[in-house]
Amino acid sequence: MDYAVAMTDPAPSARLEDVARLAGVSIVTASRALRQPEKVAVPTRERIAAAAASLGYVPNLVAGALASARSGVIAVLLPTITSSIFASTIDGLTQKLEAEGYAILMAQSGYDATREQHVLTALLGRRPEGVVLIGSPMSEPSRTMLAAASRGGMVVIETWELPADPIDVAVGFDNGGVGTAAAAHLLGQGRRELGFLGGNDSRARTRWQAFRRAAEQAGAVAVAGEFAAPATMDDVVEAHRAGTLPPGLLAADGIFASNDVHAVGMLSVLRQAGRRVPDDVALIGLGDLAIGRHVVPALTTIAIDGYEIGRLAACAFLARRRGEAVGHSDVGFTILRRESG
Amino acid sequence: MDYAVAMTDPAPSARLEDVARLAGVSIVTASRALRQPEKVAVPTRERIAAAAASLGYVPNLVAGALASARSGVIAVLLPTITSSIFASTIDGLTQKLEAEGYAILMAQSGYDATREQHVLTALLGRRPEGVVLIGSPMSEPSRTMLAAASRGGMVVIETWELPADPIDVAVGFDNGGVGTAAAAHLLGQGRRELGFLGGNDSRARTRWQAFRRAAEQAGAVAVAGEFAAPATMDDVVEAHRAGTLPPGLLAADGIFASNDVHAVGMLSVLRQAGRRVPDDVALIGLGDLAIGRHVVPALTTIAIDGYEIGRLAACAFLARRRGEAVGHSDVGFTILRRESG
DNA sequence: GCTTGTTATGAAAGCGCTTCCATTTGCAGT
DNA sequence: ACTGCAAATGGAAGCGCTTTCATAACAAGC
Repeated sequence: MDYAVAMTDPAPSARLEDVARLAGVSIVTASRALRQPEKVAVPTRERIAAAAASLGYVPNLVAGALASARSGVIAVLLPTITSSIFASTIDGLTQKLEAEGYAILMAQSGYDATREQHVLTALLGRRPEGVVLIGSPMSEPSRTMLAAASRGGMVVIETWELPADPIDVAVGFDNGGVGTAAAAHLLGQGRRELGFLGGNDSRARTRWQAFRRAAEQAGAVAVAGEFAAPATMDDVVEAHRAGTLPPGLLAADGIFASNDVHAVGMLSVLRQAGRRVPDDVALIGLGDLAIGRHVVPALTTIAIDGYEIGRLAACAFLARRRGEAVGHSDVGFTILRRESG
Repeated sequence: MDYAVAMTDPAPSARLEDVARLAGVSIVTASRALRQPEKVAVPTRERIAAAAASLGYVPNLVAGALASARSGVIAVLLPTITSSIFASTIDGLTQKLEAEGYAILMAQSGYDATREQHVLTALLGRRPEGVVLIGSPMSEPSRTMLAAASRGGMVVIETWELPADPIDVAVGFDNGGVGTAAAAHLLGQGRRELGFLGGNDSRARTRWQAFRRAAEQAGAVAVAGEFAAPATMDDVVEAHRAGTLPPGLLAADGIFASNDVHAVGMLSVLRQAGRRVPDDVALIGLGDLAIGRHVVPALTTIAIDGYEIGRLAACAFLARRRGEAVGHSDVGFTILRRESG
């Protein structure tokens, strides 16, 4: 009977009050001993520590967050977790913030504006101290919510992009510059029929526009193959099989895939189509993913330091918390010439 | 002056009380209107909705969590986010749980037992309703904490593994079976000198032991190349360059890399070493990552449905919440024979 | 010896919600 | 007309902490 009760009715975990009682002190003192030990006399402190340990006390951070109005949480909103291109950014972010005692709340928008809005509401309800976005909000309502939250003291960080009118702080690079550089690289090899392959998110669009402009100014042709993001390697192959890739793309002699994942998929397509890389067509990717170094031919790519973006975002957040003013950071990019073009 | 104050002193966001006052109802009614609208008269409900909208009210879920003792949070503890092999599991988990209003708290252990413990304490302090682990806890203290939390009503889910003594529920597959199957596959092709490449986590060790046993029973030789996890594609190449790969591995005629990422790295190494795949040596990976389909030769692999693991974990969690008993789930595995062996 | 300061501790008041238990109202049933 | 019951609403308590302010004890300074 008692046993059955124990199974159904979970034992409540120890509270600060239990620790305090066991140590023979008040709740406040127990709280202090755990958060600012230097303010508590050594013997008292040790008694409290012993009591906490013996009870297996785990502080209820939810209650703490409510009382102190500091949640200790950072929200990360990313298009999709499956796209490994953002993983290093999250990694850079966590390394720094975890050490400071922050927890990461993660959500995916799935490149969908409506879903982004839902997910964002859920995140903001948790009262994070900061929100890190990959890119900018996709819809006006989202932007409005974020702006309001920012006014309310939350730190809003847009990454992988340097918007003309950022909500708060931004850490990224010049996506237009990337498009121009890719075109210049290809044109510099004498390629004249340029193709572009990318998602339909705003960053990819910015790259495409700059890419096309650069091509046209040089009197070269430029065609775009756009995807409903997220597009995997297989999606590119699938699109080819289904005949939905723009024909100009397969005829191009220079292709910029604005994500290494797309580039590797395109490599497979070109191989199937019997086009030699880089002899018949040059291929350049974006992101410098590990995979690009292991395919044959090794992928020329525009390297973006995703880890650094995350690290800088964390620094910016921390600086803001300390009340410092924070501007934008541009992590830049580098063309890594390898075998594919 | 006022301006300066406005900049420093953030405007507090609207509370339920503000909404209630504006709508001319009590706090309780406002709360109900938002959470169980059917219990509130239509006109009242609409007035409250209008008030909430006009104030840009975002419910404080932290306060809600404290009051209701339901945090609406699921914690995910994974070795590293950079290893894309787990991304699909998180994806499967989120798709289901996000729809139910749960948020995902994410943390990395970095394959380090001490760090795991720290991170776990931070997670449990947030009083998640469930914890999803990739694998099992790495240390006894971690296991103890989880067991206590489980007794306290939290749902603990171990994944990618089917431990003999699970803490609570487990969703995974038979890692030993995978090792045996890989060996059988290689032996079936007449390969006699088998090599194994994997991390030093418990799952990889289980695979290695079964792999070796199967090899030895068939009278074949088996050597292991172990890595301090996490190992990237580049780490494998680097190990080769540094000469720290066991020599037997390069001489093997059949290699099982217990992660596609390692397998692709090994493919590069074998290419550099002038060994032809699959003629001189067969190579088989694990995980069926997209990349395996795009390298040349295409990678034979043991496919694990990571997404399904995540989905089943979410289902198990939900079932537990409803008070149902939940056993273990085995998602199994399939050998996908492609070109590499 | 009295103020002044410093150190160590505690009491009380919330944080913004939800839960539990009234209370009020309207209307069917007899 | 009176009870009984459901539907709609509100009052009060409290979730487990932190914060602010008060108190106690004791050393130092004139």
